[in-house]
Parts: sequence; C-alpha cells; structure tokens
Amino acid sequence: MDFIRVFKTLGDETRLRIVNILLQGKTPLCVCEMTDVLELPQYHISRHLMILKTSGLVEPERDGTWIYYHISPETNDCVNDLLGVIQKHFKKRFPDDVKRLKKRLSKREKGKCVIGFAQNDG
Amino acid sequence: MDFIRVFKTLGDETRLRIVNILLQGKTPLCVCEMTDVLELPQYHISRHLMILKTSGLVEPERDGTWIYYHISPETNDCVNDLLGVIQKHFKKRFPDDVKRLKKRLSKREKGKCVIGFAQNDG
DNA sequence: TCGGAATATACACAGAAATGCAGGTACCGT
DNA sequence: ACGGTACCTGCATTTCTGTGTATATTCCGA
Repeated sequence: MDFIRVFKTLGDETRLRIVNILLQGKTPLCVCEMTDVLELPQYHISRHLMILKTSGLVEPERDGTWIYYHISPETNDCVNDLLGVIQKHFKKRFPDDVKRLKKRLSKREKGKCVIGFAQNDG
Repeated sequence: MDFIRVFKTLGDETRLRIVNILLQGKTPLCVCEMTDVLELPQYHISRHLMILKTSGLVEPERDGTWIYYHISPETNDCVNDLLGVIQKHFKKRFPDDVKRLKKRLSKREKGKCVIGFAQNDG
C-alpha cells in the first residue's frame, strides 16, 4: 500500500466526497447513485472512482448493469485510521451530500438501485 | 482550514517525512537539521516547508540565524486526528529518518542547533 | 440479435505542481 | 560596515492532474 498515493488520492474534493458518502451510507453505492448525490457528470464520477480503485481505497462489484462500489475492506491499520478520521469529521463537512444520499437511498427497492441518474428530483 | 488542501499537502513524500520527524522528534527543528535528517537539498526543504506553512500545518519561529519549525498547535480536531494517524503509523514507515533525527538531535547544545548542514557524518 | 441503459475510457488541452539552478535576503560576529 | 552562515525565492523546465467531449464497452430484456 502506497501511503503517499493514498494521501494524494484523498487530496481532491470529488474523491473525498465519494469516500465520505461511502462511509456515511454504510452501504455500497452504484455510480448513478453517486452521480445524483454529488451532482456531477457521470464520467467525472467514473474517472475518480478509477483513481480511488487504483489507490486501493474502493472496490467495484458488478450486479447486472449496475456496478456497486464499496470501501475496500481490511486494507491496513493506517488507512483504516485515516478513513476513520474522514468518517468522523466529514459528515458535517458535506451535509448536503449526506442529505441527498439518504433521499436517494430511500428510493431503493430490496436494497438495490432501480433507477438511473438525474431522476432524484421531487 | 481547507481540508482538501491539507490532504493534497500531505500527498508528497518530502512533506510527509517533514511532518513525521516533527511529530516523532517532539521538538521544533531548524532547516539545517531537517536538511541533514532527510538528506535533501536545503532549497528543497525550504520550499516544502513553505507549502506546509501555507496549508497551516507548520509554523516558523526565528532564533537568530536559525529558523525552527514546529507543528501548528491546536489547529482543529480533524487535522489533529490526521496528524495523530501519521504520528502513530509513520515512525516505522521512515525508520532511517527517525534514526538520523535522534543522532542529529544529540548534537544540540542546550536544546539548540549549533552546527550547519552536511556535517552529520561521523 | 437489437436497442437501451449503466458505466468506462481515449484524446486533447489547460492549469497545477515539482525540480534544479542561481541568486537574493536576514541575521550574526567582528 | 563587512563577510559568513542560515534560509528563502524567481525563473525556466518538465511532469502530473483535472476536465470536457465524444465514443466505447458491458449487460439486460424483448
């Protein structure tokens, strides 16, 4: 595990927000959910997810057309502690994200995303 | 305090090593001491110290010709926790730095640096 | 097998950041 | 006032990073 790479990876607002909602939501999220929650273009999310994946921070899991990302389990103590800091402090740092996250998750059926993006209004 | 800036700042090996020896040494360090401990050009250290200072992570304190840098006291909870993680995990990450740090600090007189750089051999 | 939905990526470009060099500033002792 | 020591910084160069557009890939259902 390359720690410098981890810090570098977390030194970007989009990626911090992604990690934050993954930690706060306590459930894997698909790309369209993150796209809606963070209100950013899909390609933008995808790209940053790739960077997070390369750094070993998240892992994808395919479920049909959807791909759910979750925080990599059991990386190592240092990264776990780092993520702990983010989980502890960033909830109130991006409150709107957390709000939209809850709203979006409430639209799941049987714990799965059943809609695409740009449909979380109303 | 700009957290993204803090992560970005820590996403560099030189700066992580600087922060690490400041934390491990538990004492402010002057530039020539850091230069010797990290075995890098002096201008390289100075430049990264400037970046650390801009991010609010360290503060300088002049003592004659020498300038001692220390971790900024009481920044905020989040940064403190982050630094805690570094202090806890990076000691064994850069063991040679810690070794050279102890050696260099042992050459102080009355708690102050009394030599320049590139003289820590022997 | 064909269309559509979800996700990923190649390319081009602009801005940021790291580096080496050289020279500059600040302070001290004499 | 002057020389030496510790430290800082402007400049040019290179490399890295983020972004937008457009397109490609993968999967599903009919």
